[in-house]
Amino acid sequence: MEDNPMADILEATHRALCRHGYADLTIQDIAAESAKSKATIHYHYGTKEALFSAFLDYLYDQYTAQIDAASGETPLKHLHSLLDILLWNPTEPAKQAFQTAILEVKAQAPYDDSVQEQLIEFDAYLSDRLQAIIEAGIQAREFNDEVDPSTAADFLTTIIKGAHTRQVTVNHPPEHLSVPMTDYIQTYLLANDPAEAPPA
Amino acid sequence: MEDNPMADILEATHRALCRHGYADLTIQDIAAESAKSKATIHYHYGTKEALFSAFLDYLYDQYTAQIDAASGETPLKHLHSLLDILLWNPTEPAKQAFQTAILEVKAQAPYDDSVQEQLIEFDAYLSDRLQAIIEAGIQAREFNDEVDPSTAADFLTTIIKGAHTRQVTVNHPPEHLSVPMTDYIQTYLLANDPAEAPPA
DNA sequence: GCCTTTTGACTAACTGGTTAGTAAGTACTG
DNA sequence: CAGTACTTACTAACCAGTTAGTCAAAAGGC
Repeated sequence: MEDNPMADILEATHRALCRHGYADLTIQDIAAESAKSKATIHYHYGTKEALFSAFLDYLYDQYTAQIDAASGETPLKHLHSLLDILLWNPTEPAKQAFQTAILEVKAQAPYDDSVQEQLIEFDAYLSDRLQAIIEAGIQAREFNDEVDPSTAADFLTTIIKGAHTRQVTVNHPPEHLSVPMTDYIQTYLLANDPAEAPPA
Repeated sequence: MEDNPMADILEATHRALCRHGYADLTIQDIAAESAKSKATIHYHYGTKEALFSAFLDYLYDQYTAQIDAASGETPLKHLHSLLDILLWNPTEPAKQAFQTAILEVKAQAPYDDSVQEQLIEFDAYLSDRLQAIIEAGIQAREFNDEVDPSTAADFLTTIIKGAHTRQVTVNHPPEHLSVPMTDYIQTYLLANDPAEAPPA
C-alpha cells in the first residue's frame, strides 16, 4: 500500500492475527491479508519466527506509546487515566480479538525464549510507569509516603493482567474492577487525612 | 494400567499436556503416554475435541477438590489457606508446566464455546468459594461488614488469575503478591478496631 | 462363536519453507 | 544516451513433514 512492503506485512500480520488468532495464524493468512504471495512474506522476513519477533517489536512501540498517552494534572488523575486506557478501553469487540491473540502469545512464552524476553519488556514497561506515577504522587504529598512504590506498582500490574485474562477466558467485564480498584487507590495510595476509609 | 482405559487416557492426557503444551498436543503424544495406539484413543473418545472436553471435566473435579481442601479455624485462616494452595503452592516446576498449558487453554476459550463454558465454571467455583469465606467472616464479625462479599471475591479472583498469568508469561514469582495481598486483607477485609492501617 | 478392544496401515488436508524464474527500476559505463 | 549489470519485489509450483481421523483385520475375554 504505502510503498513499504515490510511495514505493510506487519500491518497485515496484525489484521490476520485478530482474524485467525495466534494458534491458527499461517503465513498464508498474512499473505492473503497483505495481498501478497506467501513466498513474498518469506522473502522479506525469512522465517515465521523472525517475522513474529519483528511484529512484537512493532507492537511494543504501539504499547509504550499508548501508555505514554496517559496523562493528568495530578498523579492520581494520571493513574486513573492510565487505568482507563488499559482496562475500560479494550472493551470494544474490535480490540477484544486482539486481547485474545495476545493472551495466546503470552501462553507461548515459556516455549520460546525470544518471545518471553520481549513480553518481559512489555510487563516491565507498564510496571515501571506505574511505579513512576506512584513515586510522583508521594513526592507531591498526594499519595501516602508509607507505600512502597515498587510493591504497589507490581500489585497494580498483576490486577490489570488478571482483568485482561479473565476478560478473554470467561468474558468477565473489566468494569467489575472499577469499584474495588478505586477503593484500593483511595484507601492505600492516597495520603489519607485519617477521616474515613470506605471499603468495597 | 488400572483396567480402566478411559481413565488411563485422561491421565495420559494430563502427562502429555504438561510435556508438550496444549498447542503442540497431538493424539499421538497422548497415545505414547498411555502405551496405547492412536486408533485406540479415537476408539474410546471419538474426536480430539471430545477427549479434551472430557479431560476438562476431569480437571474440574480435581480443581474443586483442591479448593475444598483449604481449611482454617477462622474465616481469615481459611482464606489464607486457600491463597496458599492457589498462589504459593504452584511454584514447583512440576506444576509450572501445567499452569502454562492451562493458560494456553484459557487463550483458546474465545474460539471454542464448549471450552469457554467449562472454564467459566472453574472461574465461578473459585469466586463463589471466596465469597462464601468472606460472608462467613462477616457473620463471625471477623471481617468488616461494610465489605460487599461479591465485589471483594471478584477482586481477589482477578488478582489470583493475574498472578498465574504473570508467572507463566514473564516468570514473575507469585511471592511478590504476599505483602500487598496481606495488607489488602488486613486493611479492607478485617474488622479493624480502628487502631493502625499499615500500607505496603 | 460373539462382542469388545486394540492395532497397523492408510488418507486427505494443511503447513513452513525452497526454488527457479519474471518484471521493473536503478546505477554504471563507454 | 544506449546498453549492461545489478537489485528489489514478487510469484507459481513444489517439497517434506505433520496431523486428525478412518478402516479392515487381528486379539482377547466370556
